[in-house]
Amino acid sequence: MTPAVQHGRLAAQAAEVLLGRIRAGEWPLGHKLPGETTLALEIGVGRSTLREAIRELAGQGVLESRQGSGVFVISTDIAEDWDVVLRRVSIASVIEARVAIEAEAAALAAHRRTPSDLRAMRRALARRSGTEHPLEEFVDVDMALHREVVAASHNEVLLELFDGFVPRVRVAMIEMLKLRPIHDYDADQAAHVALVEAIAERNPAAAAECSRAHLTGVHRALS
Amino acid sequence: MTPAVQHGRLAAQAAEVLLGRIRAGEWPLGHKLPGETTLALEIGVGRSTLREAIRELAGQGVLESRQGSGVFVISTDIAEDWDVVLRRVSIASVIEARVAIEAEAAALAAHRRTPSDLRAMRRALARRSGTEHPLEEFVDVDMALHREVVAASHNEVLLELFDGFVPRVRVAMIEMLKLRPIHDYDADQAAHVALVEAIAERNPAAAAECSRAHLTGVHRALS
DNA sequence: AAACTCTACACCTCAGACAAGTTGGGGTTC
DNA sequence: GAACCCCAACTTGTCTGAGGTGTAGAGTTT
Repeated sequence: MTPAVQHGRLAAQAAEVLLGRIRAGEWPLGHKLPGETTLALEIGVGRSTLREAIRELAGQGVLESRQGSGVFVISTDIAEDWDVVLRRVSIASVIEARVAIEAEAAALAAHRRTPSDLRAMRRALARRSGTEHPLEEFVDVDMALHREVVAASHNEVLLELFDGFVPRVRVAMIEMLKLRPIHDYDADQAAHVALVEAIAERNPAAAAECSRAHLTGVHRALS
Repeated sequence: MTPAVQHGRLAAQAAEVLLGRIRAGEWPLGHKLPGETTLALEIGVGRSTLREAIRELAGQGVLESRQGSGVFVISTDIAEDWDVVLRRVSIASVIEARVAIEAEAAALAAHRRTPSDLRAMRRALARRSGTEHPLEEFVDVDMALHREVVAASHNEVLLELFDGFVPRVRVAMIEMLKLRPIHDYDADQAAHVALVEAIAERNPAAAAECSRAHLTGVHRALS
């Protein structure tokens, strides 16, 4: 266990070893770690290096060191980062969550969109219609349009969730389009126009349906 | 500015100074900091101390050091925690996001629920029907039932999102029920039974509608 | 102009020394 | 015997100097 494969900084490796042993329950919440000199000898690094590892975990909120007293465990695990969660799960799960967020956001946007929101969405739509985009840029302008829709819902939580999904979805979309380019570009663009129009006409049901239909297609393509 | 009041560890002070100067825009996103020796001399601490300060900020995701190249700014500010975001926004936004998540999860659950999922949901339903619960406990068993529904969707992202909402929603629900207790308890329980039954009968549309209707009621009560 | 080599400089690690703070035991006093 | 004080041992905090390792750009060659 902990094969100690040497990749990269020693201090980072030491931090990983420590975190592993903490997670394994060797030092429970609130308990004190052995002294720096002891631990350094045990792990096989210099004291300064071990101290840097401790500082790194302190920065992550796992450890706290008190001068003269010791180093203590103040949190058993790192608040798992969204990026980490999203990298771990399947892209299908992410798209399903996206459907949930965006369909609801589209419906809310149909209620709440301001003229300014509408202008922003139509601007993004126009940028998306340009056919000369290289692949990555196309994905970016597409995501930008979807973001404008969520922003028009005027719900900060939904927007925050959407932004959390963007990096993962972006990579997956680019991969997918490399293998299988959009065969009917006009229909794809028309679906987006329909979505924006439904929001413009203040038709929540239609907006949600447009969003759901489009993303279900993406879901199928990615699975 | 930055009066350098000496309270506590020097490394922590150095980290604060660095973060302050990063936030002030002295070194923009992606830029390189001056060398360790230069910075240590400038701030007035030893090299090891400065290195520990850098490690601390690296643990917080602000800096990244690359051997042979330098130390770089990779994030202007500390990743804002979900708890912080949710505390800041209105409860209405959170409930709207909850509608999005739970309605979709209910529909997926109607497709994917296993017999074991169903047993768990019915167990939670039975616990919820007990009328002798004190207020906080009632909210907890209610949330537990809702969680079982989301879990039955077998979508890790949706479940993770739901769990993120729980603390904020729990507090708000308790506050709300203190002021305005449920006047028709039987109807409330019946709505939950209907939701579980729709999932049991593999009826996605009905399940989503039950969930949406119930949560919209909560939304109204809380706003 | 492109490819290669090499050097200066960056961060990385270690060891040792001393400073500053905490803890607990032993002695003293009441 | 109980409360108090003092100090010694141990902890983390800081600094310095020495080498190691990796990167990037200048200079050279082709």
